Amino acid sequence: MGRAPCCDKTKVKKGTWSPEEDASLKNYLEKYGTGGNWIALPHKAGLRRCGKSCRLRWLNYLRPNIKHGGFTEEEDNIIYTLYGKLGSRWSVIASHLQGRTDNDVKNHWNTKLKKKLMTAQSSNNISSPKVDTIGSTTSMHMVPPTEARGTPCFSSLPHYGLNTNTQTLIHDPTHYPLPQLNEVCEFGASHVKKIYGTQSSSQDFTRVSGFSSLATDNNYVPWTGGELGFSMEFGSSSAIWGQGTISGEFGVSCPNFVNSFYAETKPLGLHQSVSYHMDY
DNA sequence: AAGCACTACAACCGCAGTGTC
DNA sequence: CGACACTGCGGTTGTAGTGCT
Repeated sequence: MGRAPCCDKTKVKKGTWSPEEDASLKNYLEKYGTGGNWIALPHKAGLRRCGKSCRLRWLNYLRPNIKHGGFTEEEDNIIYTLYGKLGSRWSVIASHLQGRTDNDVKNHWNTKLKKKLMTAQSSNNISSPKVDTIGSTTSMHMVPPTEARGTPCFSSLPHYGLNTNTQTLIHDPTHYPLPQLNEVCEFGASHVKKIYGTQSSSQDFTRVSGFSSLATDNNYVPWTGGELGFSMEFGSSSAIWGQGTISGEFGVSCPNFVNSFYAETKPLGLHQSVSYHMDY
């Protein structure tokens, strides 16, 4: 048995809200609040709308102190930074911006910031492979830092293959094994260390050997598996390369999204093999 | 002036998490 | 403890507005 629909779709109005509907909803909520039940609210407020629709309209538009459009450069920077750290957790990102909603931030990212970022990256004279996946439900994006782009290591990386169908650069752990540590050092990374074994929490990022130290604040690395690869620092940025099996997710802190690697996998299944995507 | 393309934003949909019975 | 109801979230789609030809 499937889930019962939240409302009768044939009886509710859809589409753009009229000023009258806005006024009805606003008046009702200012008088009575939600009553802890959005589903029953439209009927009480005399609206032919789905409760979810009412909730969205209130939260994204009618609620007091909501700002629309006109994102400042400072807000853009906060979004870049938090997106680098958190990914598309729009509600969390929005909570750092006064008067902004998750929908607003999401739209702003999709319509402006993402394009701005891509323009900035393409102006660094780099070809534009797209994200791809090789027999895996895991995805990983890597955005190389400015200081590493265009260096010989990226232009002649032997461990990557080009998918001629999709024109995407791919990393196949079987046919193109991870580079050796000394090769990775040639990537322009200031600090490189090899990571082994099982990572279980953000605090447990210590089973490593290699060079120097890498700040792991804000990194969350719950995974299991064998030898994983390397973590690297590029100036103020950091990156992780991995190989093996992963369950859970891992992300990389990006102090400055534009100038950093970004790596992420999503928890879509257990013991996924990892594929690598150069996304720049 | 009409038609088309593009952009920005609003709104919807489906799913996951959580609470309640 | 399972079923259901409700909320919140992120991805996607729809639509109005604007600019260009």
